[in-house]
Amino acid sequence: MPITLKDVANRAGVSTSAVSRTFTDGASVSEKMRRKVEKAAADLGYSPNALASSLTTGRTKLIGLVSNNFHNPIFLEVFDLLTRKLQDRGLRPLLLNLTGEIDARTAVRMLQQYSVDGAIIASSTLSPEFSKSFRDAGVPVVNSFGRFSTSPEVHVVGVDNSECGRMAARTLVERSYRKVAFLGGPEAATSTQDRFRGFFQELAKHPDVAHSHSFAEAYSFDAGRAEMQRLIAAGNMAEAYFCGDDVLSIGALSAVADAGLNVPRDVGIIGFNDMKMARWENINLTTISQPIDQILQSSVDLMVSMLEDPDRSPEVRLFPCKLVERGTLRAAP
Amino acid sequence: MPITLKDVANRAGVSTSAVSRTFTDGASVSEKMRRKVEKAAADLGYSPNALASSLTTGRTKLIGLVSNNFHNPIFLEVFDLLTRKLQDRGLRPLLLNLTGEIDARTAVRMLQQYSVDGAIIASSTLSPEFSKSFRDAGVPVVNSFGRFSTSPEVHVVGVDNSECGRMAARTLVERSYRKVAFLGGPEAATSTQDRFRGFFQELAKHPDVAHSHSFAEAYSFDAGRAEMQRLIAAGNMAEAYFCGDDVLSIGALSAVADAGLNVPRDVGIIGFNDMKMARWENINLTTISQPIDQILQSSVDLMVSMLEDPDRSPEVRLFPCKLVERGTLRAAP
DNA sequence: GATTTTTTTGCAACCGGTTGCAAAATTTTC
DNA sequence: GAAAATTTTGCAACCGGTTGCAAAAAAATC
Repeated sequence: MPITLKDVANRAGVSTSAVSRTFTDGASVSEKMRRKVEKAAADLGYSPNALASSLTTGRTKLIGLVSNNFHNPIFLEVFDLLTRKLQDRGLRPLLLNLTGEIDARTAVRMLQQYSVDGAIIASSTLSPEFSKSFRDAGVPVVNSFGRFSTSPEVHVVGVDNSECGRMAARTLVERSYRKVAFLGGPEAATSTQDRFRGFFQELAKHPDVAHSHSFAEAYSFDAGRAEMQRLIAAGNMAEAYFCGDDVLSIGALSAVADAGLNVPRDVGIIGFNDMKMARWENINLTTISQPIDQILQSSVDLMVSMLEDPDRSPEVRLFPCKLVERGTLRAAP
Repeated sequence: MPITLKDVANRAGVSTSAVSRTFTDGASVSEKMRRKVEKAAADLGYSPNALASSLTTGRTKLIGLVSNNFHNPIFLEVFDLLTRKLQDRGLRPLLLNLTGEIDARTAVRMLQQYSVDGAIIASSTLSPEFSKSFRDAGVPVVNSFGRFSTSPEVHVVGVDNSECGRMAARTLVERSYRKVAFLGGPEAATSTQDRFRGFFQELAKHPDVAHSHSFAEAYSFDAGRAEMQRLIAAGNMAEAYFCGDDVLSIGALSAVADAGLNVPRDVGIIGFNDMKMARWENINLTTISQPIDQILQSSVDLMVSMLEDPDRSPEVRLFPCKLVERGTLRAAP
């Protein structure tokens, strides 16, 4: 049913090679031929079959977009930006939802069957091993928001989460909080571990600051709220909390409000991510932002350059996170 | 580099057809042959190239997932559910982000180049004409959350938005609000138009209830807040507002709170969608929910049955919306 | 205008599979 | 155990393109 190369060739009275070449840039075709073919193609409404051509060129322009983060609102932004940036480069995102237990091997196969040119793994919770199985399968991979290492095995683009943890600690200390706590997301997430480490590294420099920590069960409003309720009920509250994520923070804030406590007077909260909601006037969360747009732009750029040179050695690109001052932390003295 | 059918055939010492057949269910292969081939395939780590086979079978198992709604948190849920449901059926979602001005023709071509087996258009704002261009191009299409018509040209799965509008009006009237208003999203969205129509249809039955309407510039917190601020500043407020969407409602709520008004005492708000956030204790929004999971399940089912029978005549599947009682409307008398 | 150089074009093989058909192998029937 | 019926297998063409190579056409050179 759909129009093929051959149909166009017939109508234009030329060989299929000629048609193929007019649709391949850089190929040798005379102006006259090009016009003839284009006319025929337009008449017929032909558009080349990308999949068929991939068979010989070895390029599908399909990029696997893999994530397990379909619950965090920040990822709506990630998907929006990532898909658009890929589209702008003529690449097509093939989505792979890792929610549920899909192991790395299966995931790799699911993408390999479709001969993706590469994969962008957008997740701050998947382990580096996951990305490695893609690389081992020969699939160029960029891990966005992932954990980096100093001798990277795959490209990693994101922020230095332990530096973010340090930044949070520094901020709280500067505001003269003397009893602080870490309220993290699930302990298994690499991002949580790293921020945890950074946070307490920094605090180690301030022996006068008391500290404690706990972990919520998920990166969600409910989990943040539940954990904060537990903390409140247990008594012995900290003066300020560094939460693993904005959604968690907002849950915590709601528990705090319910307990009749005032933010920032009675308790301070600092979040992470600076998602859209953090800016909402009725939330107004002080938080640490990561430059999502830059991270994704860089991820896509890196992917494109890997398509050109598959042997490019793995690179780590870190962007600075920054404090976004709003209303949930008391001012610096 | 990757293992091909031929490699497996060589290693197993059989023809390529034999290998192909062991990987095609329903094909005729003896047990002995199957074992031999499977052994060789396992040794080599072979997995068939879905794209190559699509060339002869005419099936890619690729489903275009097209949307322009990358800003509404409800769509994170939509993407999560939709991608998982597709994956469960062995289908792969190819994402097409319509944000920015991509016209229908281009969109169709972008998917046609990849020979998608079908397209799910998940949007409540795209016009029915958009879906039609897919159908006209011979691409099976399901429009989820779309506007339906009694003589549908494409499959539509969703809710009856004008009934939702009526439900909102009935609810407000029952609660003895006597001066109500519609605070819609962008007027161009079909869903807004339909809810608008239903809302005022119902109100027409109650001449004693005063009404008015206005439209926010987008389906966003900021737009809802700005519009409500405008309304407050203009004076002459309604007693209750039906907002086009939960995000809009939350924006409106924040403006109301800033103005020192109490909800639901001074003003009532009823939203639409029942997104996760509406349930949050610090928002606690009374709203109308649409059964997203059912809608998407039905969309995928419909898509699957269309792949089996492309000539299936277009169908409309509507699910009831329902009132979710929370704290932003006063109780029934 | 003939010769050489350069560009354009078509042929045919190939990419990684599938499938109709007929030959080969196996099973069933008598 | 031979003949007939059935199943399994391989051959070769095909899906919709691309591309190396050589022939044909056009352009440049003398």
